[in-house]
Amino acid sequence: MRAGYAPSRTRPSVCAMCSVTRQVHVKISWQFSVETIDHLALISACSVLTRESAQMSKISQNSTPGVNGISVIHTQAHASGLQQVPQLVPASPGGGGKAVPPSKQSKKSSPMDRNSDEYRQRRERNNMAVKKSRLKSKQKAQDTLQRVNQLKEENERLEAKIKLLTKELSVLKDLFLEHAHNLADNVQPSSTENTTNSDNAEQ
Amino acid sequence: MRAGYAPSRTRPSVCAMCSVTRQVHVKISWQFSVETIDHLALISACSVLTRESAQMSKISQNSTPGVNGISVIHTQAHASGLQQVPQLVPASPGGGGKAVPPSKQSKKSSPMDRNSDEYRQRRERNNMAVKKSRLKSKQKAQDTLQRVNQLKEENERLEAKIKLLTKELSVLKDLFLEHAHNLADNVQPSSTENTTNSDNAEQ
DNA sequence: AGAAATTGCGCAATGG
DNA sequence: CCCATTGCGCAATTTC
Repeated sequence: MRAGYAPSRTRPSVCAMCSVTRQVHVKISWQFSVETIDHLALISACSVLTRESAQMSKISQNSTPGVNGISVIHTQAHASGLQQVPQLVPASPGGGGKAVPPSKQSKKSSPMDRNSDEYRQRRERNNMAVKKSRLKSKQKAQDTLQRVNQLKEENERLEAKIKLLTKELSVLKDLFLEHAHNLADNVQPSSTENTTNSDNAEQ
Repeated sequence: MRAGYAPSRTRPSVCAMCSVTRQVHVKISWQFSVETIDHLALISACSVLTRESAQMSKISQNSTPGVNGISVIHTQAHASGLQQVPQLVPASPGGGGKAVPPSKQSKKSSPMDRNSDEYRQRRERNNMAVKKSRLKSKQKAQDTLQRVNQLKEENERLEAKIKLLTKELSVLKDLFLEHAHNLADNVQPSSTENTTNSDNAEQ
């Protein structure tokens, strides 16, 4: 009870392969490439393939790049080593002419003294956020780079496999050809260790 | 005159395929996978494959990630729209206590007045450089992302191809099996439209 | 409304 | 010395 393999019409007399090769040998220029195989009578022996092969022909659909979740590491060391910068407080701590154009400086009431506790806190928090964000960004870039290498390796693997499979198919093709030749020579399978020269069968 | 295909020892009597299947049919559990094929007598018919197959087994070598040259587009629009920033010149244009530690301020002579023409020029140039550099960086990142998608598509293509090839090999395997069965049944190729039941041959 | 996240930008230190 | 790169802080915007 072999599973798949189209059990339809099992001629008890001749095996599928023999019949196929018999048909094919007529035109020796047997192209056994991926694209031709499903056009050969050979395939008719396995109806399943036909459909799958057709399906295979249109898989060029790619969406959802697949963003990978990145867990940013919080370097939450409270120790904020901030002491190098000259504290460049622009100017006018209180007076606030502030070159900024005619923007309404009424944010709550005052131009938000750059000394105000609240301001400093906001700044600090933003600084942290910025640092965090940048770290994350960097991480992401790195991951992407890694992904590239990963995919490149995968690609090479697949290509090697394809090469191998192709080679195997080629070998089988040759076997089939030879079989076809032989069947052509001994039209009737006589068991005698014959003498029919197989050399001139080339043509 | 077929080119390749190991011309060594062409037994004129039986074709390679038949002899192979004859050998193989003994153990019906014929694994025709990529890895087993080259261990089968089948392969002995084509000595070439053996070597190539072996080679194939060790292609896990990856170097030179292939950095792709990126031509940064110089957005050299001279128009530098710099006018929003409040020009926040830190403080003390000339005095300059400057919180910076005891760094010797003797760079040429003066603490490099932030007004000095030369200073401003340097700053401007640096700003340009920074902008350029960042643009470049962004470009690179984008390219990398693109490369990922590219590779992903390539991968899918290759996988589809592998699937197809595998399917084809599977079909051929079945054909071979059937052939083997038939050869087993009619031990002597009698052309009679036999009655030998091929069903109990399953085991 | 508001806090965090992102982004553009300039400064300074540093690498080449 | 110049340009390129990088870390950092500020402020405007965006996102949630």
